[in-house]
Amino acid sequence: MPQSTAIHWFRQDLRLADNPALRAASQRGAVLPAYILDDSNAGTQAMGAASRWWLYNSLRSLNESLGGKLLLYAGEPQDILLRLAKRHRASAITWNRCYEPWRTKRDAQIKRHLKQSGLVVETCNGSLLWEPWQVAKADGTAYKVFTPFYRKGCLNAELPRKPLSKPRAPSWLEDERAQPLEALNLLPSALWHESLASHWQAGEAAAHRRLKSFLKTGLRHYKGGRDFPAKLYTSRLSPYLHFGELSPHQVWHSVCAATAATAATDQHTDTFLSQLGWREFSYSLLYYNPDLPHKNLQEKFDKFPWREDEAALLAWQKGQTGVPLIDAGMRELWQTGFMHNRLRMLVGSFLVKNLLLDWRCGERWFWDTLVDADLANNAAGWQWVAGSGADAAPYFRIFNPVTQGQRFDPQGAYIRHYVPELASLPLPYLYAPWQAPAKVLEQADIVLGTTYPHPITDLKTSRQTALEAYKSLA
DNA sequence: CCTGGAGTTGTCCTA
DNA sequence: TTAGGACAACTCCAG
Repeated sequence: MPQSTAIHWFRQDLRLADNPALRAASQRGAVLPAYILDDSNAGTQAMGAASRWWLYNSLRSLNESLGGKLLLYAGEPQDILLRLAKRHRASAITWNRCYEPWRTKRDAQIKRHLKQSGLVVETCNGSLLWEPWQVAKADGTAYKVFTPFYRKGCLNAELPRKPLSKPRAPSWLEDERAQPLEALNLLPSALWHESLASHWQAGEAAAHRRLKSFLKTGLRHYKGGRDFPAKLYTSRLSPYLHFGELSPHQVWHSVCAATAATAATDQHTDTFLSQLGWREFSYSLLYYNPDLPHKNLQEKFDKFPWREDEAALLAWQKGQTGVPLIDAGMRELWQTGFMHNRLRMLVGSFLVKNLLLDWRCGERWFWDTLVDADLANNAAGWQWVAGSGADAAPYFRIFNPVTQGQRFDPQGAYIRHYVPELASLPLPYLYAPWQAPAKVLEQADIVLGTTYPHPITDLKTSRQTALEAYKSLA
């Protein structure tokens, strides 16, 4: 049988195992494995700096597992794919679907165009457990509340497919027009990416190591332990899921398998799987509300009296608000490209409710600095925090970073780690140094306003102001 | 169409 | 010290 040639277009599926579109390509014959950096179609939603750092390393890793045969390009995918197909007489192109509105629009057009040129186009589901259009209420409309979405819509639907194995010994073809990785210009400033590199390893192999480690040490503490930022009980799989170095199917089934070996039903497992459900929910929200990243889901929020305050925003970004737990979270983000989930809620609540800054300011900063920056999750998360989402936090739920510190960082280990200038401040004051007696500050070598900032807002009065602002919307 | 129960993650005040 | 209620009302969802 004559072998034909297919292009597999890698996008958010930077893995070989459990990759339905890659398998489809390899079943047709020889494969041209291509990645295309497309900044122009992304517009304002082009990848942030931390994402680009991750992508650089992930592509390098993928290239290694392809024996150096990954084909890299930058530019307009439609032109690049068409020319590539012509040069190599490829008969088919495969890819796994993406769900960002700019990508679905672009991909639909590319698909039409390639088909008109006589190519077979095969698209697959490589990154969601359930397609957004398959999870709907009985009347066909989309869910707007998480719990019924997950319990009825997802758990009652077909079980996620079992992961596929790697394609067996495919032959990867080369292309003389492909560019070296360095030409994609992905790396941010050296100083910053060295800091990220000391915390993360990108790539498929590293993703599986992380998953294994979570199954071994995190999962059995997950339900309660995930709330304590000083503990390592969260999965930290989000960047791998975002870039598709790991599929949610692989995570889902390995978590279920690990649980089946120990107990029939397990609260830790259920809680963790529901977090995968939140990822699905965010994608559903984005799919049915393409404006989610920039438009309030609840229209009444369009007249919310957000403040403009560059200085406050800068202090928040740099972890210099004078509120230790908030600063710890923001510095974790800056140093590691990641932030513990509870801290994301807390710094979000602080930005939006205590500082009264527009949630989109926070969204933009997260977009640029998180290695797991994901359009759907980021937008849905910020709208949830701001209260402007469909299924959002009630407006009167305003986190108190002092109370939250006492509850979830009871030893102060997380704060001491990321705010070392407060490390010798004894416990009750560590959460609120402005309340410490002069003598205590002196003994800890702290001069407020010099070695550590005064708080940029009064928690109590700013809370009152926020309550009034939110009430004014009703 | 009507109805009732429910909705990820809190905080503060009062008795 | 601690437990319970207020904080609002609205929309979603399923029977």
